[in-house]
Amino acid sequence: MAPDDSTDAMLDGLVRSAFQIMGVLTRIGAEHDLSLTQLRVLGIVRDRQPRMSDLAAFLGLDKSTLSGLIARAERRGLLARGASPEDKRAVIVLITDAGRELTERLNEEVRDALAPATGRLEPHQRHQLAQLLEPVLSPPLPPAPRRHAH
Amino acid sequence: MAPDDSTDAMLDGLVRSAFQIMGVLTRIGAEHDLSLTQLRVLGIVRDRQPRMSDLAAFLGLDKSTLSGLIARAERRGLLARGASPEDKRAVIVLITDAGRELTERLNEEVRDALAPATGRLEPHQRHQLAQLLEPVLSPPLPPAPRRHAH
DNA sequence: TATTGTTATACTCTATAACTATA
DNA sequence: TATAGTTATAGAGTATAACAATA
Repeated sequence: MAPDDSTDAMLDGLVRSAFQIMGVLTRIGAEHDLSLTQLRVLGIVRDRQPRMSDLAAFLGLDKSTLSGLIARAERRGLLARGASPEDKRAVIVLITDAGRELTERLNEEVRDALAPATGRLEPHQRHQLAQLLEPVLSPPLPPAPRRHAH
Repeated sequence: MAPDDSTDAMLDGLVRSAFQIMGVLTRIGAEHDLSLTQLRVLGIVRDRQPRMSDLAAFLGLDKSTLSGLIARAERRGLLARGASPEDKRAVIVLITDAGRELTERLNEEVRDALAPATGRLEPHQRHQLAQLLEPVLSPPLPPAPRRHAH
C-alpha cells in the first residue's frame, strides 16, 4: 500500500492517543481492582444485555476467557448472569445497581483524569474532533442484538 | 466536575477509537507472537536508546516487568541491551536490524488494517484530525532524555 | 543512603481442549 | 451435528520483595 502523509500523521496521533487513553483507563481500573477488560465490559453492559458469546465475539475474546471474567465480576456483585428467554443454552450478562454506580464513578474519574488533555481544545474543537472520529469508529454492539428468528 | 456535552461526545469517541486501535494492534501483534507492550516498545526504541528505568517509567510498568519483556525480545533477536556511557548501573535498550525490519512490516500491516476505517475520511479531514489530536497528546519519550549533569 | 537493574515468586488474563446441555 | 457455556490446564504479563552493583 502506498504511504500517504495525511494518513501517517493521523495514524500516529490515533495510536498515541490510544495508548494514552489506555494508560488512564488501566490506572483507574487498577485503583478499583478492575482490569481494562472488566472496565470495558462494565461500559458495554451499562445499557445492553448481551449474551456471553456475543460479548466475547465483540471483545475479541474466547468464550472461556469471558466465563472467568464475568464470574469474577459476579462474585464482586457488579454483574449478574440471566437466562435468555429465547435460547435455553444462552446466558445473558446484566449489570447490577452496584455495578452501575461504580461505572458512573469510573466515568467521572476518567473524564477528570483526561480533563487537562482534553481541556487544551476549545469546545468547538472538541465537537469537531468527535465528528471526525465518528466515521472512523467501528459500530458498537447494538443495544438489542438481532437474533435468528424462530 | 460539571458534565459538558462537547467533552462527553469527544471522550466517547476517543475511548472507542482507543479500543478499536488496541484491538488491531493486539491482533497484528499476536500474529507475530508479540504482545501489545512489546509492539509498543519496538515503536519507541525505533528511534531512541532509552535506559531501562526511563522506558519503564514511560510505559507505566515496573522495572522488573520490563526486564522480562526486554529479555524475551532480546532472545528473539529484536532488541539488545547496551551499556550506558554515563552511568555504569544503567542499561540502554537498542533495536536490532531484525527488530527494525519487523517494526516496519508491522507498521504497514497496521496502516493497511485500519485503511478501511481511516479511508472514510477525506485527506483534508485526516489532516484536520491529526491537528486536533496534537494538543491532546502527552509528549512522547524524548529521543535523547536529559540526564543529571556531572 | 539512594538508584539501577535482575531474579524469585505469585496472581491475573488469555487461549486450547474436553465436557454438558440445548438447538 | 452444531452451538452456548463452563471447567481444567498452561503460557505470558504484571507487581512485590529481596538482592548486587554503582552513584
